[in-house]
Amino acid sequence: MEKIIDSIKNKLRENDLRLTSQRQAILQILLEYRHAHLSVEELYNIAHEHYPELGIATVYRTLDTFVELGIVHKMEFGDKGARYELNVDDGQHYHHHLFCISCGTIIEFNDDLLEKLEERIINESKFLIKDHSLRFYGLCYECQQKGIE
Amino acid sequence: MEKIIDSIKNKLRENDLRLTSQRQAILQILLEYRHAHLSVEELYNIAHEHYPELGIATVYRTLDTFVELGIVHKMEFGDKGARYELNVDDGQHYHHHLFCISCGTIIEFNDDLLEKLEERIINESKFLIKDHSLRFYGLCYECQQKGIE
DNA sequence: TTGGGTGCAAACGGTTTGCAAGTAC
DNA sequence: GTACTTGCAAACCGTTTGCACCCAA
Repeated sequence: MEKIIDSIKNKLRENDLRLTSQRQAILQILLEYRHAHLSVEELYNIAHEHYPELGIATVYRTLDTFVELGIVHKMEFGDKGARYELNVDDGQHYHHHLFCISCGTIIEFNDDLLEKLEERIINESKFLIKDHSLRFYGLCYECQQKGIE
Repeated sequence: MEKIIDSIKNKLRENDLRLTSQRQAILQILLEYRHAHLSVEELYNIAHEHYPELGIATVYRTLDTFVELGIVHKMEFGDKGARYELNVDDGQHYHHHLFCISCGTIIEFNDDLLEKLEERIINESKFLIKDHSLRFYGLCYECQQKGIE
């Protein structure tokens, strides 16, 4: 745990960025809600309880900074707000997501299958892959039980 | 070709929707630019040349309607506008996309690998999959040649 | 001390909506 | 004629930005 915070402090220092109380607070929340895939507004509301002066612009700017540093992963949604999560495992074997279209639950799952596919793409299209995103949309078990279709 | 238009007319009729000149014009453009992955604004600008009175709200509403009918596929982007394309093959073997992060080119590729993965997800998580989205982000061959990293 | 960081409020840009007028059926 | 559609402009909402003040190093 302490390792994560230290490594982040180092990354900030290396980039001439300052460890402000706002950045610490946001980091704290990202650690605490590690599997919650927080939206900006959710994070802002949580932070607000202990840090009422914090502005939402700062949340946006801080998250952008963290994404740039590779500390945080941003998940884009169509027009609805983006969601963020800590980038725990150094970019290796990044997990993917199942999005429940009824209740909004996000379930994580791991997969190695994509590597074969990446090789094929590189060979067939000469496309240089830097990142990928795989999502499945559907209904989580709970919503199915409720009879939602 | 005519088949597509007829099947769409039928779908409209079945749903008590009217075949207005605006819907026809938009359909025409979607057919003509079938592999262009048009944004709303691009489509609106093209339509405007021959149909200056057309409002952008109508473009949005028409595309929504077409998506609902399964005629059109919507690709969401983070905050940047969505893109649309005709849903030619009846939902079978839908192709995926390579997004060039430098020039914005979108390259299509087909894949069947995902079916195995879907099976695994259904077994392991009881999640009912309705749709999926697989994207690779990187550099197309032309941008690599320009020395962009 | 000083340049990066913050809070505020206004601006932005894609998308949606209310409403009166238009038109396919 | 009736209900679905449309055009317009205003509203929306997540996000960004300009600017004066603040504070970490």
